[in-house]
Amino acid sequence: MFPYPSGVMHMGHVEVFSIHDSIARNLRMRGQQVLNPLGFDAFGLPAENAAIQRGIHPKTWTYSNIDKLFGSAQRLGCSFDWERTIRTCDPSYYRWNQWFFLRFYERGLAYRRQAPAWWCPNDKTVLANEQVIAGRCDRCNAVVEKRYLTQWFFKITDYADRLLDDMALNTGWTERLKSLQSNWIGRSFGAEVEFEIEGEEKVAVYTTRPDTLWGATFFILAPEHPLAARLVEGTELEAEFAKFKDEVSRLTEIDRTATERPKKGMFLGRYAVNPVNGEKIPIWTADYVLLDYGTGAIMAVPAHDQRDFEFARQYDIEIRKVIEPLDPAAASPDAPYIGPGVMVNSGSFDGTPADVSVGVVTEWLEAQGLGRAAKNFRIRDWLISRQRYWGTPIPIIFCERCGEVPVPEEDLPVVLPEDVDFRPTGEDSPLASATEWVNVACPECSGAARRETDTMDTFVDSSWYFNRYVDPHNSELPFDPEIADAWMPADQYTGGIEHAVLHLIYARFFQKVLVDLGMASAPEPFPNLLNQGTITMGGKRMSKSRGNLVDPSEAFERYGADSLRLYMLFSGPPEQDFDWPEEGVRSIGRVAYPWLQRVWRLCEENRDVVSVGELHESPLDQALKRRVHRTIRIVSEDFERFSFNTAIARLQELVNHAYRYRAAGGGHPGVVRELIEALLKLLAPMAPHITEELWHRLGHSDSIHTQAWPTFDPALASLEEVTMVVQVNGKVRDTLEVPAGITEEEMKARALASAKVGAHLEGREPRKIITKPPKLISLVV
RNA sequence: GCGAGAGUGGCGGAAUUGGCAGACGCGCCGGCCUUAGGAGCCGGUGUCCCCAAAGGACGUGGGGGUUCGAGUCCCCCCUCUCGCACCA
Repeated sequence: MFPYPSGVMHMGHVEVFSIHDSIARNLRMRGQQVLNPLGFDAFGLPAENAAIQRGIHPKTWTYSNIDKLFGSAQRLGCSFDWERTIRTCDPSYYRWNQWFFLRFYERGLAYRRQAPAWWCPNDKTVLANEQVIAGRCDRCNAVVEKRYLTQWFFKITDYADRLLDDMALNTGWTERLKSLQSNWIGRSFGAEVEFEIEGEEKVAVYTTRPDTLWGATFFILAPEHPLAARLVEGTELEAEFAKFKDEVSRLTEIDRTATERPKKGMFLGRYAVNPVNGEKIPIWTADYVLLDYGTGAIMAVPAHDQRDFEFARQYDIEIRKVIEPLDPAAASPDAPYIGPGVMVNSGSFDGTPADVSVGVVTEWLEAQGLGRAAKNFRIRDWLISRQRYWGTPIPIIFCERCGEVPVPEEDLPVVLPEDVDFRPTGEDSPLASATEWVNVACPECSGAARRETDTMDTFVDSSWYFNRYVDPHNSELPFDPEIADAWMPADQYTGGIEHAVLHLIYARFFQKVLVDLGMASAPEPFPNLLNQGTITMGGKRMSKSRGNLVDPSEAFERYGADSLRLYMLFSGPPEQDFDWPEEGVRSIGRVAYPWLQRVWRLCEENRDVVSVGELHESPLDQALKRRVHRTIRIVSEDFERFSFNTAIARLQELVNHAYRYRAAGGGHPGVVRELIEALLKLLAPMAPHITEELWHRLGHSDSIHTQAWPTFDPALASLEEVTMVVQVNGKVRDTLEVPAGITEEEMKARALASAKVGAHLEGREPRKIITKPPKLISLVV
């Protein structure tokens, strides 16, 4: 587990820790070696914001929160490997972020360039694409702005294919999660086609529909495309274009991507040549063409593209049909035809059928030297620069003579200076004000130089921490690859769906780079991932900003950690959201706490029952014994699929039966003892404290948590008698208790002997009899 | 528009392969115990027909289908949640 230390523990932590700890404890009892540490994702913005509000240093705030969270985790009874704890804000950890940065830099995977970037005016820093949701800051919800800045990027796009294709290795991922990542990576296949522009270099366009090339009636450049400005330079259109470009740049992301907004554009006064037919087509610019997708230029085929169609209608540009729909009814004068079809009006390609047209045209383009097969991705390189203080310094030095110089490895870590005015300015990074720290000698020429003052996105910290867990105190390397190979990939990972296109995509990317660096062999870090649900309140996410975080302290005080854990686990499947009830903590006192008391009484009232040799087991005793074995079997299966709510239900049933057994006069010492010990062991992973206490009260001196998981006798775990259902024409007409080993003949005989069945047969002979021994027989008349 | 997930009693949820729908729990009803009960123990509790019982009919968002048998498989539709979305 790797929480952000935001303060005291809240219910979200309680849920995920309870799930995770129950899994870990169960696996240990099953004899597995379990590596299950707790570390802290300790860099990040909230520390600065809180520190600004309270006038204390982010470091003080962070370490104090880590202490609190550590304490709560212990109070909850989590069995973490406490000595493997890591904190990303420790120089001993973040030096390896810097070390990785240098490795990335050497391979061209870390680079600096000027590019439009999302700027959050509230947090006063740039953000990666993944951290902008529908035009708003993922963290604070402020509307983001676009700024042209020189920033550091990690080249995640180089890994886009592998990120997509290797998803097949993640067999323990939900469809939902895989779909989120696939959408985000957004691979499409098509072709790049070169268009000649008079007096200029050729410009390539990207299209997924090369079969519609003959229908291209105009050409569009993104307003920000450098060529667009050059084409109108010195013409009467120059002023109009400047105004248009300015208007487009003022649009927020939310406005620009609003599909219902009418498209705007203008003719740039020049022409391009369609390479497939030599036709001169006008060059336009339009706000719906984006600079950073494809080549920033498109061929517009209004007859077969929704956006081009709308634009052509608006500006009265020719719409030429080149695809004949397979279904004539699909053609409409008021809409473009987007689907596949037979090529028409396309010269010698006329008649090319839909299923091969794209391939045929692409091959022809390549043969003619006009274009080539191409693919495109939606995902962009990961912008990792942040203009904030509380993060890992980027290990780069700028020298007037040598330019951009990486900090030599032996000078790592570049320690974050503490005596800095860390308030964000909205201009330079706070670190720029740390004059002594900033001004350094160039590692190459020893001349005057300045350090990079931006810090790294904290998602860098969390992209490889699980590898550090295997070797947390290594001072030579981030981790020993051999040790990592012994443990990785993680057998079981737990995390929320909100990380689908954040942490989970960055960490996968990092892992693949580690493979390429020869430091890891597992291409995927967490092939099995449990997406635990969100704790909501009135259907709304719990969050600090909403002020609806529930502090578990009251639950600890009133009902204890075990009640709280059990309550969470019993509320439903782990992957499902859980709405915290209005009555709050009180419901723990109705659901979980009384049942634990019932367990306590059952154990205590039977504590002195000691087996005194072989006593005769009555049918009553045997029935209970069989139930114990069956419960062990089912609860074990429930644990394997993390179905804690049903595991608890089965234990509740067992306890109910034990009470009934006592009420019916049962009290066989051996049977009772077996029942209680099995019950405690099965419950131990979920309720570690009470089971330990009761275990000791039974007279054991060792810990219940070091006991082997109980095993069952298959013969005892199976039922002796089962309920046989008799159906007539598919409806249940009678149920009979029969021996589990009943033969089909016997089933038929018993079914036909039933008076109830006889009444429904009304004297008719069954036409057909289906038997599914021993549970079901179906008579058809 | 594209993609994914979901829809079961008053509530949380169960039903692993097509085989008694509603396990377990909450709530509610009744009983026992108690000076008392926001404690504990025992029992009942899908809806409807029926005085009741026996019995029966209906019932997993809606409509069709396959099957002896469908919450589960197939087709169509509705609703909700999430993601992507002028991505060429």
